[in-house]
Amino acid sequence: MERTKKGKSAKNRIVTAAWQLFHEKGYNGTTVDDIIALSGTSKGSFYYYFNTKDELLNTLSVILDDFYEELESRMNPDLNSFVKLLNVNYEAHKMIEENISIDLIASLYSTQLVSQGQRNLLDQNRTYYKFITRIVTEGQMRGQIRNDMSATEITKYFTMCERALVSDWCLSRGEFSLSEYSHKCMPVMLEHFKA
Amino acid sequence: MERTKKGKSAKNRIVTAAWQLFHEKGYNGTTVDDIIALSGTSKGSFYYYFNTKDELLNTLSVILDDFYEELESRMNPDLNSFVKLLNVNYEAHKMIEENISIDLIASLYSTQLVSQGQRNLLDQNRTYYKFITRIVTEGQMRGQIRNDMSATEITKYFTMCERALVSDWCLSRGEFSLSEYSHKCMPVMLEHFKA
Amino acid sequence: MERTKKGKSAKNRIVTAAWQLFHEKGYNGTTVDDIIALSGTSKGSFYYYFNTKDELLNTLSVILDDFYEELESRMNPDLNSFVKLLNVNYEAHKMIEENISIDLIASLYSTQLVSQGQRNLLDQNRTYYKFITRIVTEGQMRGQIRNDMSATEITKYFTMCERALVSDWCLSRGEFSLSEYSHKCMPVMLEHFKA
Amino acid sequence: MERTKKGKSAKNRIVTAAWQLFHEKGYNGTTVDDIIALSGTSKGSFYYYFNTKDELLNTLSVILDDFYEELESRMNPDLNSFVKLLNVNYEAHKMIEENISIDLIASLYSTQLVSQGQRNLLDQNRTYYKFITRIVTEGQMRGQIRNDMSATEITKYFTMCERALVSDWCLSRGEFSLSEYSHKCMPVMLEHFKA
DNA sequence: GATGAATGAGACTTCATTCAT
DNA sequence: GATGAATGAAGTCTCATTCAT
Repeated sequence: MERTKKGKSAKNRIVTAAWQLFHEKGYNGTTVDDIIALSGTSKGSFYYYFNTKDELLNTLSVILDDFYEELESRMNPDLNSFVKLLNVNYEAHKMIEENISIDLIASLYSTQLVSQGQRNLLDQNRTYYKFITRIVTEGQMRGQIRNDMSATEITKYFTMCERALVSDWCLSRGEFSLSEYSHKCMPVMLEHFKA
Repeated sequence: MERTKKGKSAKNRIVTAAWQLFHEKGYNGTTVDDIIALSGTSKGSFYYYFNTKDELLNTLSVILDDFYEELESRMNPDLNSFVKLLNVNYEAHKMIEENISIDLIASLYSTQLVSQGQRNLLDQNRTYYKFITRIVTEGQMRGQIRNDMSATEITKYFTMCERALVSDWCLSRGEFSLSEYSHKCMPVMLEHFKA
Repeated sequence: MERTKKGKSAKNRIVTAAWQLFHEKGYNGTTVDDIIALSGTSKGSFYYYFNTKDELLNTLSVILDDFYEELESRMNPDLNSFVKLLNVNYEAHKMIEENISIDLIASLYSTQLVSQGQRNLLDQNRTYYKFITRIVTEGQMRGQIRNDMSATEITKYFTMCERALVSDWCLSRGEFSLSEYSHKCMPVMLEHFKA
Repeated sequence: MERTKKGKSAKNRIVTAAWQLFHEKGYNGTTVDDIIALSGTSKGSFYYYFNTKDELLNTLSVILDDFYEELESRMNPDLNSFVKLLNVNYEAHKMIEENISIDLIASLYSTQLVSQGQRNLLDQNRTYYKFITRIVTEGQMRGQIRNDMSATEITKYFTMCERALVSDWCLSRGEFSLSEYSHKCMPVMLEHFKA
């Protein structure tokens, strides 16, 4: 019992400290030493819980997935599925814009592009992918989304579009509003799939 | 002018050596020491011409722009402008797929996302951007591309789509063919702009 | 204590390698890369143990202090204290002349003059200073050394004289014998303190 | 004619700028680039007039020699020669302490210890050496300074003592007053030579 | 599970100095 | 005499990561 509690608190302390520092100093600006100093743990513990520093960044997808879970629960199920997709995109990008530092997202994308490990951004098992696939399937059954491509394919396309928008937002260093630009572009990008 | 010969040869030797090594060992696998050893120059010279190793990667856009210049010259000017855009995309992505290592493109994107310096990927003065804008403008005048958005906006959108495809190709580590996937997706992504 | 073996061996390997190289190629002729290559360690380790290359040079005082310790043990305690001082000087300068390269001593003095760090040459806690002070105090008690200045002051003066001789020996690039010249000058310089 | 004038002004501008910067930022803190920037000359010119940066530092001895020349002219010739020596020492060290940054003197000594070039500090042709030798010779003839050592030897000894004091002052980073300490020590160091 | 000393790798800096024009 | 682009040589820094205890 005490092992679990202690273990949890150690890992938790690391994650909490890390995210606090990431927000303050950015991902690359935060060193593992900073993290263990603030969390009151040690190098050894850090690498006991995480194989690499990058892995910490991956916990970002957990945060995002929590958001999607919450979003699904408060969404009107009867809404047109195509509109749902646009809504989901808008809400998510608004959240990212408002709550997550652009530097962190940029670091996440940058890291995933060159890392050897798993690439969460494309992990099909994420709540995110399942959520989008559900909407697409539903839309196809309801006749609100085109049927001539598989739900999986459409989901892949949709998520690529979202990554494109986020990626360009990062590249431009936030010179434009992510949610506004998504609001304008997504309908264009998805036009083809409207039934 | 009189110093061009020498100056060029020093900087050129570095760039040439760098790209040779990048192809052999990848970007991260190539050290600055490797580059100066192969080019027969020195750290001093390297950092005299480039502020960081990343800056070398930016010379990739020069290579690409050379390609676009050549592509434009061999393109049939009478082709439908919308089709031209699709062609340009296909040819470029085929070239990237065939001639440039995926690791290099991934490194370029990764670096540009977090670097402090200029971000060539978005530099509107590149031959690439001018070339695309020219086609779009021409298409609008010919009535082959929609008129309700400015040529600049459409170009921005087009290039974002291309980046999206390349980026996802990198993220998936080349599990699919970039040119094939682009061939399939671009018409969908651009559908809205066909007049 | 349990880590002593390993820790010592790493730092020790560096120090040993460094001094071997210093003797072979001189201080300035020895690069940090040479040192880590010979010691089989790394830049990281080097700068983990020493803040700068200069700091290594400071370990010379350890060597000297070892000598003084040994010298004290083999000295006849009943000898007149004033003579003792002259003896210590002569023996030390003979040892320096015979065993330590003039280039190393010159580098040590040169470095200490402009370095920001601690200046071992003047560190009052060195065995050397304590040893000299002991002789002076003893001499004062025995009535062999004048009493009208504190032992500390006399020690300071004595050591300055020694530094002067070594320094001039270095400046003249060993054109004269350090021990011979000291043998001639020290009695003159210390004359005032003979009781 | 214009060549001479221009040449002189170029070299002069370099020297003036250098010393201004040496006082502001210290010798090591001043780069050749700084000097040519302030003097409005060029790298090429700098190395046309000076073989190395160190050579600039040597111009310090010119400044000192000017001082000694001036000092000799305002000294009472009838003064006891032994006292003269003490006076010269005191006046010189007071001047150094008041007008020349300790960092510069330290750099001069440091550089001379390891430089390959000429070592002005020991250059017997300097006004300084000649001046001191003159006083010693005069004192020996007058019976005020001992005769059992050559004037050259005594001069060498005297100058070593002065260097010792300056050197220790630099090593201690000016923790004591150079002129005060010299005032106290020189009589002791020279005691032997008083006739 | 926890620790932190030690390591490895390589980027980057700094400047004095050289040399072709 | 003058210029400054180019060079060479090392020193230094930064960190993520490993491993023996």
